[in-house]
Amino acid sequence: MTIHIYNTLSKKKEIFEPVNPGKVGIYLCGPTVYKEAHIGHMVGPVIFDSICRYFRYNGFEVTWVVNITDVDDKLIGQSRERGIPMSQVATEMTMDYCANLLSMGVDQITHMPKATEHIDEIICFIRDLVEKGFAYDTAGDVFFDVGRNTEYGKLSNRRPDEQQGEGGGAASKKRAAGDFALWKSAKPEEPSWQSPWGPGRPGWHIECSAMSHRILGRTFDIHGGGLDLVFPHHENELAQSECCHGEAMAKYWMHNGLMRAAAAGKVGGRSDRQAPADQASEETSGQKISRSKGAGGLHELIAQQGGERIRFFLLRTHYRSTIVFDNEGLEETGAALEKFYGFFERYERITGQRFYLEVDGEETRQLIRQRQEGEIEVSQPGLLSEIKSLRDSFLGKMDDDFNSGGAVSDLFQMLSTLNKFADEKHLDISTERVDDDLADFSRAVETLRELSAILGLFLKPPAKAVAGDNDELLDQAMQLLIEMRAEARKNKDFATADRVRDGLTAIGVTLEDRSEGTNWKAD
RNA sequence: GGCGCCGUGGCCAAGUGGCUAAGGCGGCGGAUUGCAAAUCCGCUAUCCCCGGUUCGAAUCCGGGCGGCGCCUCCA
Repeated sequence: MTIHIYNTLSKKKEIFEPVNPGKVGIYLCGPTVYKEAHIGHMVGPVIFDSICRYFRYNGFEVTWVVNITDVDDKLIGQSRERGIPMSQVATEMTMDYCANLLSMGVDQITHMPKATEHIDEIICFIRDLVEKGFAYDTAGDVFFDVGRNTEYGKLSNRRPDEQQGEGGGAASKKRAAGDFALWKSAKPEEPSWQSPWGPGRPGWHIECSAMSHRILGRTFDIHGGGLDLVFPHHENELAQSECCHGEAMAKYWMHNGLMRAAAAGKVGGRSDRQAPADQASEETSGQKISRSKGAGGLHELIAQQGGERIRFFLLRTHYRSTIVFDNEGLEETGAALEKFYGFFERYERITGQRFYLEVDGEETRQLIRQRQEGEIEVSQPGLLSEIKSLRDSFLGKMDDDFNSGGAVSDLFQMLSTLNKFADEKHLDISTERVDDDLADFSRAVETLRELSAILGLFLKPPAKAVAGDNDELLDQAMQLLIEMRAEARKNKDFATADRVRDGLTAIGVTLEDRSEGTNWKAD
């Protein structure tokens, strides 16, 4: 059981060896909280949430940091536009972001530091860099001197002198076009903090260097983020931290693929300012999703589709590849998920046990079982040996750079195996089933639960779209209908029986006649 | 222009040197059912093209075609 990780720095898969035995420190670049999040912002958190669960499952003590950038130009812009303080914009959007994370089942994060709460550390960090000669100040602005860093460009594989110039006003103060701001002097009426270089605010990259250092130390295990952050953000962080400390910032750099929209408008808002609808959809099809292009509506999307569906959708593709987002794909995922939900209901009917653990947050963390505890002892071929080999396959795929997409297929195979077993052994019929089979079945389901929990799936019952799941009155009415229909069927009055069922189908209620009675569900 | 990624069945998607190329969605056929639903079984792939390396390539190398990302804010 060795975990391999694809490292952007070396461009290879490497064997994971923690900096400190038994511990893992992860820093994931979080959002700039100036606007509501869009679906693309969820890719990293969801995959890292599963990675985090997987490390914990393997016995590691994990510290997972996701930072909140709550000061920058865009926040200042929003604050002006809306006529409220920047801190209020940040607070609102941070709460929004966290709510989205929770509804996607992302609850493994241990720290969410804010840039504005670490100004002192940031200033110290910059002062250090200036003293060591890696940074210079020009009338209130402090820049990192890329030319002094011989290794600059090693993460994104580019040389500073080959870059196209940045241009722009601030560039004139820089010694070289590739130099970037560590500290920006305050313009009138901008939020600012006192510093040795005068009032101002931190540049974009420095907060991550300062906060990761503060929480995770000089060299930590994994630094993650979207592929679009490799340059300049991570390259600059790396340069700052390694120049300041003289040692590696992170051992493994992981970058998730970006999400693209299948067509204009579908993601929620790529507005039709591009004129003819057909044209626009042709032209923007396959474009990267981003807030500057108007993507949004994550709340609506989650409300509509359910967080688990979106999470599952994201995990079915390898984290490093591009995911094309469209509603059809999501609907398909929904159909696939239904197979699981249907089986869990079957499990509950058969065993009388609740499938869902119904816990979240801290409790989930306590509940993550250890890899060794889940080992299955088998002496002969049969259900458990099949489940065991599927489990081995699942874990093998997760060990190989967190191949959740491949791992999910083992979950599906496990599902088929279990359904087949229940069919063959007549587990649905209480008078025909055998205790030994039931015991094996339960043991096997336990494994399915163990593995799906690694992916953060099936911890809670799916949210029903139709209110009334808990509506006693509705349930009683349904029972009455079902009883009357049962009587009709008994009397071979199928016309009446079908009238009831078809009528219910028409209003979105499905009846399922089973060996031990009929049950219903609303879609 | 510089750096990089991708192209697997109708659609989505694992696999990156060697058993009959996972899995999902959809479709078709069958078992089951009074008929359905659910479930199970079966069927549905010249792995973009050309050339090379190799006993053997979807997988490695070269060339082409097509799609995309970064180089400016971006998860």
